[in-house]
Amino acid sequence: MYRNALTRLKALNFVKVFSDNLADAARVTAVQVRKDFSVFGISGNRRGGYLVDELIVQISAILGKDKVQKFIVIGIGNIGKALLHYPGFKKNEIELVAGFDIDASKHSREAKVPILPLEELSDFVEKNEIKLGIISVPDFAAQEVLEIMLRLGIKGILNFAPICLKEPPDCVVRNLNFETELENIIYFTNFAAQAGNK
Amino acid sequence: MYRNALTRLKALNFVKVFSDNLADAARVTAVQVRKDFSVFGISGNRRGGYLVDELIVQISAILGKDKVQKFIVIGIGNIGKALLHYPGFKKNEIELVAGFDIDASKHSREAKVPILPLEELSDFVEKNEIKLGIISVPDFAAQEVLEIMLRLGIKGILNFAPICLKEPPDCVVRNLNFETELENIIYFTNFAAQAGNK
DNA sequence: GGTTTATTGTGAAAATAATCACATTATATA
DNA sequence: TATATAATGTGATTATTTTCACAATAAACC
Repeated sequence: MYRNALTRLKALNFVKVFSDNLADAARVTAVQVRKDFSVFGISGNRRGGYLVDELIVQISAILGKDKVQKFIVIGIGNIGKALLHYPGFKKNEIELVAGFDIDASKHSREAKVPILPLEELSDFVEKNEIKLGIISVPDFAAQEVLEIMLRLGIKGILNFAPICLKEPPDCVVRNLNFETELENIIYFTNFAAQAGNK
Repeated sequence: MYRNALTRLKALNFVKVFSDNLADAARVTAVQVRKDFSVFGISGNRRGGYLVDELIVQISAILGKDKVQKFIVIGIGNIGKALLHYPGFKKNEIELVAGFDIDASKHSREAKVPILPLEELSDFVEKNEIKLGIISVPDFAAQEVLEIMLRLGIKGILNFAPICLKEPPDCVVRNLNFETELENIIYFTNFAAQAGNK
């Protein structure tokens, strides 16, 4: 989030930035920003804040921006499709290199990002040394897809299927569930807000 | 997440469930489950665990499932479109009732979920008493859209624009950023995992 | 060049969250 | 009916996270 804010500030020709600015941009406190930076050994200048360019470089390194990070997408439904067309990834060194689906009507080998049959997953992952993937299949298929991906040596997965996948050893799995997100909004809007909490 | 797991278990004809089961399903500990429940005054039976049906009712109440929760979607790009077609909401008492976009080519008044020009937002929100919304516009438009929504009395917002919106008083805003999610995976896969942490 | 000022960086303190340990109790069993 | 067992529920403890308080210091100003 800091990096995101920083690129935005850079576009506005900012040269220096203070923890206070980043705090605003990332909805945290200024001390939080500095503590976070100190964890990664990032330091600024006592009175001059931080140099935007330098900060971007340092945070980029932490986030693996030194090379393009290739993801595959399993399941080309609504979400899978939207992700493949999402414009924000390319400029951030994230590339969705292929989609996979069991439904033949969705295959298109010639598309800019090809959509391939699931049978080719294994070969593709091996040839292209894919380590990262996105699961966007229906809930009932998610666990099986996860296991296939693990067998192929995938090391990091973002799961959009509305089921909480268990994190296996040797692989990072992060679950993202739209319903849960909306329910969170609903809860805090209808109830917690009334009670005066945040 | 508990509710999600519970409906799944109910479909499998489970009548009782133990904190241990829910812990597995939600990737937390059994004590965590019980502590969470105790916050909301949900109690089970000291040897028989919890009754699935009862639990679903109780958690549903917390999540506002007693009535359909109506959302509008501002910005019908990749994500907006995907959300409108997302099948999981209806059965969970969440309804996306309309989309809005400035681009006339996207309007379609007759669609199952109509997509309307932004000029009609104000009327629509008032007539239909909308309190919840989703922002899925490009980053540069997000802040303005937020302010429009606030003026119309929207009380809860899920923001997909890749910019961290500041939470105003009287309105819950939750930011969801796909890039950040993927960067999280990248970080924990490439670096933290190596270092042996989790 | 000296003084003021604004900012960083960080130990210490406070707040929050997770885990432990175990008393309690409903069910199953003999 | 008595006993053993397997679960919940929670106070106490531990761990983690956030905030506070302030020393250190670089820049700005006189």
